[in-house]
Amino acid sequence: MGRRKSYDRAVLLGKAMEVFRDHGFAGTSAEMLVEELGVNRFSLYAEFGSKQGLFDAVLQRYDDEVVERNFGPLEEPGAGVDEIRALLEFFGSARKSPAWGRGCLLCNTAVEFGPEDPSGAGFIQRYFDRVSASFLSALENARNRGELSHAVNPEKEAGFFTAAVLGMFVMLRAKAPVSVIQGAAQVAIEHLKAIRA
Amino acid sequence: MGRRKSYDRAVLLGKAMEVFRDHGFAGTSAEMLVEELGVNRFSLYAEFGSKQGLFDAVLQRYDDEVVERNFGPLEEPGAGVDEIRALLEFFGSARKSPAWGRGCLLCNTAVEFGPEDPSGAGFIQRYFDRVSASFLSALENARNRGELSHAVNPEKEAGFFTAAVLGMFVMLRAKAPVSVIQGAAQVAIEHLKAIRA
DNA sequence: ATGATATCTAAATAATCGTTTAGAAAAAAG
DNA sequence: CTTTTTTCTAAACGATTATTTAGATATCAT
Repeated sequence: MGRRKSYDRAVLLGKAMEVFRDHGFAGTSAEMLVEELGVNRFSLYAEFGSKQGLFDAVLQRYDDEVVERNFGPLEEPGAGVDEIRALLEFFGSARKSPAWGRGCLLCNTAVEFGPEDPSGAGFIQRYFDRVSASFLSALENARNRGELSHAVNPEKEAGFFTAAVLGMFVMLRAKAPVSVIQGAAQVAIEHLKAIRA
Repeated sequence: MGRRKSYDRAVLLGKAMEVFRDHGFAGTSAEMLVEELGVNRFSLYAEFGSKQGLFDAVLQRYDDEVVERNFGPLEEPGAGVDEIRALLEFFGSARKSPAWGRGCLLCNTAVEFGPEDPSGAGFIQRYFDRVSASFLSALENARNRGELSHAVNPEKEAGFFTAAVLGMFVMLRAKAPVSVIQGAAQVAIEHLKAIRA
């Protein structure tokens, strides 16, 4: 069987997630990864193939873990207005949010690479699709339960909440004034009340 | 007096603005700048001192030119709801927007560097301040003219529109589905109608 | 035309980039 | 224990990074 690994893949991915989230893909060097993950270069490349390979694995894990935790509740069959409000309150907590100074890894990556998709895995497109679809799902549930005004268009509202959350990610990332972030969240929640039946 | 410069500083800044906007600071190399600006390394460093110096000059120009063009109208004494709607419609045009595939340089930079301010010039903080303040100015004008419902809080609304616009910048940058971008803009405009007196 | 001054070209700088290689160390299988 | 397999350490790889230097070239003032 040979020598045992002195590292745990899952632990490595977790640490790499933090580093990439803080410094971006281009801003993270192999040197930094070796330092922060506490693993040798050889093992890093044996395990993930390349910096890009590690990054792809990190994006996948971020989607499975963080995006799932944040937007998964909206995708539940029973989700509705309450779940959307909880999400907005969560990110609206500004300094108390885990995204304070970090933002969202997938949002950051979308901005860093723009229209180019370096990995070809389509993480970014799926990210926008998932976020807007999760809002749409919760809104359509609410509408079917008669909780939403007939005048509202769920598709457009989903796009709207997607933009609101992405904008909050940007402000959280750069530590914009807390009052601005909180104002954004509060008005978005008020809008949520305003479209009720 | 010596030999004349074969380049125009303003032209160089304009081209550098495009390159940095497309590829970010870390993603732009001196090689790319020499290539795209059509100027030699020596002159580039003689004129701007360093890559960071050029970037700072570019950010300043972007603020003076692009941010001024987009948000300047909101800062006018006569500005109000109409100017906000025009701005939202402009960025909501998605594929037809000049930000399609590019986003906003200052928004991109805010995400790339996060809470760190490499230049120390505070461009990012001033950016958030200016954008939210421009919305606030237009909203307060409208309120003073009695165009806004008494229930609305201009400060919070300003934070909200700031987030909405930043979110649209992110989606424009990464070429998110057009329907999502347009939905965001349309609902934001509907919200604008909803808070009228 | 001459001398001074400034910008040009083009090569080279040291440092860092992502990645690989050679050999030592460790642990399983026989 | 010996062999085999795997990971480890540590050095090195070529390429690219941002920046600088030396010398040729051009334009001014005289």
